[in-house]
Amino acid sequence: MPVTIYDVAKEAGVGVGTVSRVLNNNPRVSSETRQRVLQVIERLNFHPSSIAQRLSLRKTLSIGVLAVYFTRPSVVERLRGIESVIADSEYDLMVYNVETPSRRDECFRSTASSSRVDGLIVISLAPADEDVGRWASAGVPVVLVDTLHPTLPCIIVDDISGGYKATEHLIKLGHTRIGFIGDPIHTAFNFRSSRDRFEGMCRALKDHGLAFDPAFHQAGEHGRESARVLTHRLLDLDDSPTAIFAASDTQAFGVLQAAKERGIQVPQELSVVGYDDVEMSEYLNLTTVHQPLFDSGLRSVDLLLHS
Amino acid sequence: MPVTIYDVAKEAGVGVGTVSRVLNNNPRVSSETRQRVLQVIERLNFHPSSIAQRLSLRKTLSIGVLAVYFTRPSVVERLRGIESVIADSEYDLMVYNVETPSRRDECFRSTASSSRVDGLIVISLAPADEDVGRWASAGVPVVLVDTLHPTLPCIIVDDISGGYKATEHLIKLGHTRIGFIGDPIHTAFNFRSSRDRFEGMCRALKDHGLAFDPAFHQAGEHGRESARVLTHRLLDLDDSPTAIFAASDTQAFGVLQAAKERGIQVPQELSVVGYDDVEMSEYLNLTTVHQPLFDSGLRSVDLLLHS
DNA sequence: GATAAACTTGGAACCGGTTCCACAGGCGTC
DNA sequence: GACGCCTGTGGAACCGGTTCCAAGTTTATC
Repeated sequence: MPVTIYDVAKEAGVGVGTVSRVLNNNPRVSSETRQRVLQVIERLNFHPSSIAQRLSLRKTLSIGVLAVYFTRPSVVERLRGIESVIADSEYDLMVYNVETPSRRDECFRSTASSSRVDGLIVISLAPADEDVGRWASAGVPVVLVDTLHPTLPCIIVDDISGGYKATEHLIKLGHTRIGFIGDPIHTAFNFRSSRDRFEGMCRALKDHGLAFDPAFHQAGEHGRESARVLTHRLLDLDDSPTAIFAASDTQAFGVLQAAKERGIQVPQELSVVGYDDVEMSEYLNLTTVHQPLFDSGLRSVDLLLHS
Repeated sequence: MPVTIYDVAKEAGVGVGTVSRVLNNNPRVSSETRQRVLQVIERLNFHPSSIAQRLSLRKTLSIGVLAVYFTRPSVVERLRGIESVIADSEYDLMVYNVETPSRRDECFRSTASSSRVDGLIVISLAPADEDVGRWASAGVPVVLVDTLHPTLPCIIVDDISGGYKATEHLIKLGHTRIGFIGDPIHTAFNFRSSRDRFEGMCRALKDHGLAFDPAFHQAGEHGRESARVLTHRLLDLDDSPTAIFAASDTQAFGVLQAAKERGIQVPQELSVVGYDDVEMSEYLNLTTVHQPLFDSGLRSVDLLLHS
């Protein structure tokens, strides 16, 4: 049986209100009484029940993070940014990992029931209007990271412009036949980053008067192995590309692997550009588009807490 | 003002006890009453306050995970194992990331205050007897992963035997001059894995009648860059090693990088063995010691919940 | 038809905090 | 000495569930 505030009050010969005031540094307690209460707290090794506080304050004192595939390097880095802010706050961090649409829906729903989280950060998952409505009526503030919704605060980086820059880089190197490796157009989670990066690529090509061969667009399940296979498909083409833009570093690694398997020198015979700037890219001398991942995590919490 | 169980009771013309019984699928409710209550719940869009439940049940319904450097690939993989079990349970997952000793102590302390978590998984951090005592007196069950304590359930893989096997592999390839790259002997968190792997290496050498040159032991801050520098130091030696065992894959990548910088072919001129079998190892053709990381996460939750 | 047993149900007490209200006592003012 | 103000304090009410006990109703048993 744990020590409660009533035990402390009785032992110190004061009322529970006074003990509560001492706990919360309320100045309306004489320093003499405060000392006595503090001594009893110390002696009984009293710790206030955080659950009881939450009920009484009507706050859960926790922030939820809903992430897809939270083991992906880019997500991990965002999580780290989020955690670093929450660690310094009074909040706890609850993590929900999503790998299937049904799990996503379950998480969307459960975080909207009252008193689960005081705020929610959703990474890379696009909520439906219905979900947004539920959060709104439950009074749960939500911040989106790497997704958009017209009525919610969002933190995104401009993937179109990122794709544009990556492509422009390749064009300036003299390439005219540039391949693309990305996620499927329609994924279970309707990810937009790969699509937008491709969109940026198309705009860059157009702006530089280059045509895009549809056969140069290869999409498949996100991952290194899939990208490796797709790269072979690209390189098997008659007029195969001399440069490849991959929608993520992970996929770019697959491109590098395929090139190695064919004995193709990178970058002498094939230029490769990735996206995300994950830690391993530098190691592999991969040209890549940097994203402020850690920072996006930081800012999402700021947005949630100070608005 | 959210809908409470009292609102539902009044609206359905029953007592709160009955509503509670309906919510908890207690069979002692007539199916007629149950129907009526369920309809009201639906109509009012009632969701029971999870905080109030927790207070009443005297359970926090959450499991804490305390991890050092939770962005390291090996830790992420363990986290994924943990999350996969918790997602299917009634519990929430709270993550605490530790990057400094003071943060560690704060986390150790706060998780021991009553009513923060129903159970705790500690990854790679060695708690002091004092911490263990606090958890015990607070009644918080704790499972250790990748650390040891005599009075707590622990999930570890035998790093000594892993180091032994890695070294034996190199010896069988004909190597006699084998270098080691690992973490400092004394780290802020007193990690043992690197030490144990080195210990296994020494035993293997001894068992095969090989001497170990102390200069072949290079230790430095965990990370690729540091390992790269240390490798150059090893290869600068007069009788430099023909094989290197790195205490982690991350460090092995640093070894590979240094070799490349010197134009040394791996594995023709230098054999390298890593540890962890992280995803990138396969890609880089790195020989490595596999650890059941995901599985260790799984099992830690099992141990926590079913014992 | 009386009694026991089984089934439903209402509601008070409880979980352990916070907060508001009432009140006591000390002090200054006229 | 009456009045008002300020400080410090106790304790009831509340947050929103669960659970236990008592009581009412129905069914079974003889």
